[in-house]
Amino acid sequence: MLHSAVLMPKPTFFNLSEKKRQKITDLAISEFASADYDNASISNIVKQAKIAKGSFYQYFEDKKDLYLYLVDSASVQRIDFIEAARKAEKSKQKRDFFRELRWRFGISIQFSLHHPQLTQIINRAAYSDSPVKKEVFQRLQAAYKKPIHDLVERGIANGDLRADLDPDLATFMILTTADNLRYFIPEKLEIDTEALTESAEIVLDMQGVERIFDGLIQVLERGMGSTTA
Amino acid sequence: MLHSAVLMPKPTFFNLSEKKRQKITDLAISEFASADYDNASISNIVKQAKIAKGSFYQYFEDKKDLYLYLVDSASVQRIDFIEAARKAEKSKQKRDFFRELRWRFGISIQFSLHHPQLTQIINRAAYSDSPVKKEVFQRLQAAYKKPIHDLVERGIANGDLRADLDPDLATFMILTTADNLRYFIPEKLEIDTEALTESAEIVLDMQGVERIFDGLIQVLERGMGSTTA
DNA sequence: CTAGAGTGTGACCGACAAGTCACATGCTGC
DNA sequence: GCAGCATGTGACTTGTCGGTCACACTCTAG
Repeated sequence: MLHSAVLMPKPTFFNLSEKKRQKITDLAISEFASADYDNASISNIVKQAKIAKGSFYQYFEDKKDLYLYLVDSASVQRIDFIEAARKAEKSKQKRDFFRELRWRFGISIQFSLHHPQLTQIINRAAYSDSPVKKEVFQRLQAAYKKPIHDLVERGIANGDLRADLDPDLATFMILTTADNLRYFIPEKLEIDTEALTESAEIVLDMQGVERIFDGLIQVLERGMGSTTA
Repeated sequence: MLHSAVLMPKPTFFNLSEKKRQKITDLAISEFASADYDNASISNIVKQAKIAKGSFYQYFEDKKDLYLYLVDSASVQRIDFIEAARKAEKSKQKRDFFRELRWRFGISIQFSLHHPQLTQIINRAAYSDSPVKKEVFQRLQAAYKKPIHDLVERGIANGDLRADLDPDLATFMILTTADNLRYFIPEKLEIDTEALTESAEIVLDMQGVERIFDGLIQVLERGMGSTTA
């Protein structure tokens, strides 16, 4: 995803002062987080950013260019966030498959609480229509899927998971469930969905979330775990 | 969902000859199946149907009106399809929870193969942006969720499912997994996704599908099933 | 034959979008 | 001070949309 793509905008964009560039980026994120590709409006972004339409097109080739930049950048930030969290961990002890999985669920939630708009962009990218939907979907899908798939393979290899488990199927179930937790958690904990996508500061009933994770991991562990363990 | 809503269009629409009404409906379905709410174009529908723009607005209040009609009608057709399949069954013997679940997975696939456009509309309705997204999402969600939730409750009551299982969580996992099978199956069986949403006649590797169901049900059964059974 | 309700029509309107371009401004090296 | 390049500008073009409306047609009741 990242390697070749990360800086799609024109060089002029990166010549801008940090402040101006950040302002434009922030407003663009906000726009694409609150509306899907078609409804997000360049006109609106430039109005808010108080720059001329023409200037915008000095920075970006076109709407797609900006969009891909935002999706990539959101995706990279997510990966960095997870990396950072992993490095920040004290205990070096390895977790077994399901403890590791649980940890990842937790981190995902953390990211979406800290960066609701980036999360929104990523979520939209995968499902809402856009001229580049297919490509973006596959990129994101691969980026999300690979780590889990690897984890599953390792889990099978080291006996945490049943040997006869289909790794593709297991990966699918885990990813799908994790991804849709964003609908289930607010519903179960009776939280206003609107608020989650806007404010950066949400107090979540962490105990409630933990309980959901417990239930989830329990089902997955019984369902996929090796019986000898 | 159905009760009050099913016939949103104006009476004039139902005064139309069966043929004309069907033509308009079919073209509208096709339009809203191939584009999301915003990109679906009334202008395009009337052009294809060879009726005047003004005529369209004699039949429907506005774009939302048509859209809600289509979503409702797709939803009703899905329910009818399942009902019909159930009635067509010879054996009256009751299935246990997981056999019942498996049967429902199968029927869902059948419906999406027989009515790819209706399926597309329903899928879009739940996730893509529209002025009535929230309402539609909740309606559909409820319509899908309730039957499964009931099934789960019964499963727990009769001992097919663990007594300590959270019914909401179980329902969520089942629904989410079932819903996303539409991504997994084509990927796993290496089928062109495009084709699935267009043609009505697709030959699916049913053995492959059965194998996926087997794996899925196995995980769910071990994960949620009562250990005594 | 005619009055008038119901139906059909498509040019038209206002809104808004993405993207362009001729021109203005600022900035640097000479 | 000035040539010339990079950057900034916003009115403008082109396109599409949802929705309207003054008018035409049709068909039935009297």
